[in-house]
Amino acid sequence: MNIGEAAKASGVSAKMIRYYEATGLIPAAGRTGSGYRVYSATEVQMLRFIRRARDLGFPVEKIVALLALWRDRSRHSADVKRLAQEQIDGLEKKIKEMQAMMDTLQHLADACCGNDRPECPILVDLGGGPSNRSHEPRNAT
Amino acid sequence: MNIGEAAKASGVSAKMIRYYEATGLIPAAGRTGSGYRVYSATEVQMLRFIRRARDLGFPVEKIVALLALWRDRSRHSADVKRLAQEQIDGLEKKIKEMQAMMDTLQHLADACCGNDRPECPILVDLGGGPSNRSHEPRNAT
DNA sequence: CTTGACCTTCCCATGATGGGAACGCCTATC
DNA sequence: GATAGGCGTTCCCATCATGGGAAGGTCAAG
Repeated sequence: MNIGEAAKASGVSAKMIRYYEATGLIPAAGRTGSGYRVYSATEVQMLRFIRRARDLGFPVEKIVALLALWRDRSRHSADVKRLAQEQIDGLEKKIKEMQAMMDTLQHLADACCGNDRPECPILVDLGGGPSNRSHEPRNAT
Repeated sequence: MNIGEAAKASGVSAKMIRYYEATGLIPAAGRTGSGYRVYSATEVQMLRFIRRARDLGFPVEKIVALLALWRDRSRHSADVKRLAQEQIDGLEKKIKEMQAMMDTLQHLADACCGNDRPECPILVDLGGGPSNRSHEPRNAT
């Protein structure tokens, strides 16, 4: 199977397959006499594994560990679960950060008339005072 | 004011201040005879504006527009609000994506014993079939 | 044999940020 | 005035995963 076919079959672009090989995430594929990479069903399955893990937000670095566990028949599922939990925790943290941004922005946008007048609480906040963003009570000086 | 002082006063690192200047986000700062950049309170305020906008997740590209509106006394607040709303929408989209990832992962992690046995539904899912991830009902074959 | 689709490698760009090297400047202390 | 160390300057490199594109080789169908 050529790299293009492997790409279609796995959902990983040919470009990325080469990249994964170059960075050592996957072993170097076999080659035909003329230098074309050749892929077996096993390798396509590995690529699909990677694809799915990426879709769940795992960074490539973590996928190294996941692949190792995948191949290890004497793995402990606890190790897999731990990796998953770390990923969950990371996602949760980022979600919370973005949610906080969104809440602040929504708050500001709600206060903005959004008409043809220049007054705008959004800009006032951005350009404004020390750091008294949003709703937090600040100690009077 | 030196770049270091401006950095402290604005919350933007000296490195980033130079970067913003190089990319044209901010105008080139004045220089002393010996080549040191010099910053006024106005410029520090602009840096703080940028800092805050970044904290709300605005990409630098959007901040260009925000700064332009900030400076434009005949702006329409509707334009500002629109930018904010776009940012809100973008954040919401990313949050939803990450939430979906997290839900899937949580679902899988919940199904994983997390002990010293190798069986692991997380790995089964990643390595598994066509694409029957998560809870969706799939048509029996 | 030609053509077009595919493969190869290599370089560049993204976006925002940090690290570090090599070198110049400024100020306080002796 | 000399010196130290704390700043400043520029330039290059790295991140992280991905895509774009160029230049050139290969393969299969007509």
